[in-house]
Amino acid sequence: MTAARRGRSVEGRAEVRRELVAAAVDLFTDRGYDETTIDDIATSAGVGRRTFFRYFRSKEDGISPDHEAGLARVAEVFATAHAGEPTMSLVLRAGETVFELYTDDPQLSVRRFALTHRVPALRDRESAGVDHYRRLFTRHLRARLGRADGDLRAAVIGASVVAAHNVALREWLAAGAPAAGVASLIARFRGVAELLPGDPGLTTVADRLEAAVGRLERTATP
Amino acid sequence: MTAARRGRSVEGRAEVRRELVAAAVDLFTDRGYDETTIDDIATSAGVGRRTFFRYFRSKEDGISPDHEAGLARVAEVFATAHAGEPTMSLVLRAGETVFELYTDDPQLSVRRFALTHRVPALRDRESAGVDHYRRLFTRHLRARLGRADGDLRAAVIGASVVAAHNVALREWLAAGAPAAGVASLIARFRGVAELLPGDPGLTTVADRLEAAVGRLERTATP
DNA sequence: ACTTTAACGGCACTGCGTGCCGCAAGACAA
DNA sequence: TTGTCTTGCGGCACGCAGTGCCGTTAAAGT
Repeated sequence: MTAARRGRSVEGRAEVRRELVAAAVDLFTDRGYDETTIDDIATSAGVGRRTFFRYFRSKEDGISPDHEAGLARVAEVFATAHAGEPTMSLVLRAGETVFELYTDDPQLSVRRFALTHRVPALRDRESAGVDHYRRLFTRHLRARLGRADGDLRAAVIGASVVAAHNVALREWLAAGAPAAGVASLIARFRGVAELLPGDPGLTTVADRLEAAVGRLERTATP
Repeated sequence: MTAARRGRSVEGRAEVRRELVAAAVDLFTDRGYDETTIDDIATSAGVGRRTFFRYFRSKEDGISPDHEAGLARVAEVFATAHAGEPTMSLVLRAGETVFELYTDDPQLSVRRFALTHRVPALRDRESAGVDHYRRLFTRHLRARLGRADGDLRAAVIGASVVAAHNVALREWLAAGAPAAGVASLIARFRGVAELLPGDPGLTTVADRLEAAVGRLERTATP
């Protein structure tokens, strides 16, 4: 039995990680978050309690373990962008990259979503995690917005992009995370661009309104 | 000595609360957050450890104890608004109300700000708290935005308002929280209106645009 | 002066998170 | 095969956060 549990080089660490996440989601869903101890999760996954903390920093991390990976993806998009790309296009590309973390395993994402929005501790954890994205976006936006009011503009655009990302993701997950809905998920997210002063050349409110009317007229008359 | 510590009806509960907050801020600043136990805080404030948890829900709450009060203020503004007020004006009024929680004791706010942005645990806690405001704003905005894309618009405007609020507050605190700077603090916050659709000065233009959109949508959808 | 109420301190308990150590298993060399 | 080295795991013990419970005490009410 010890030998069976020790055969990690065959299964690999990633497999143990998945088992722990699955056990955590199952137990949190069935018994409730507060009623589930880390001992329960570890035992259910067939490992020791100490091993859980070798894979996750805390109890909440067992639910959203891909957080750093998402941040790294966004940072990668910003780092590898060529200088000529419009800011809004770059920001949208960075945001869309994060969707893959959820579309990789839609069913698991749906279960995590349900848990995250039911358990206050997980909800607050999620808020803090989302804010890490917001800060990352805002920081890169700030570096690209050299003009006056750059701080305010970067903060507003960064917060808006992250908020739109969550709205789109939430709608998709609430609909059961259908594979056919990924396109509309991304389209919904991109809708944020029309609500923001991110388009270069559109500086005044009057210009934005005029452009909005123009867009609507074009989409209305195909 | 016991009698001295028990004289609570004279000092009042609010006084004990302030002593606990002051002790927590002092100790967190001097020794560090992780190096300070609740026993330390309670002893420094002259009360028992158990009493700390009668005033605050958790260790982090000793730093930002006015959170529920701020949420209640915002909700109150939304609840007592008359129907004719433009949405953006209402949202700005609600946001400005929260500033009072910081302008009441500027020096304490500066110290809390420094701690909040140095200690990761407090930073995440702050993010979760800010998100409570964001959700509250978004919910009320959603109720006032009946048209299409209401979810996305409410999310973007709500997130933007909260983000601008934080930018303004942060600048003011970083400048040492001068009493003379409160006016510019509010003015900075109001700057968000010019970056968003819904500027109260352009209500009639927006209304006309909405009407145009409605006509276009009716003519476009068979 | 007596009873009631409310707040406090102390105690004990659960559970998270961490440091430490011994151990078992695979990798590598002789 | 045999010995050594490295890696990952389990177990143990510890500190501390947070909670339930209870005895006590001071203040309010009668």
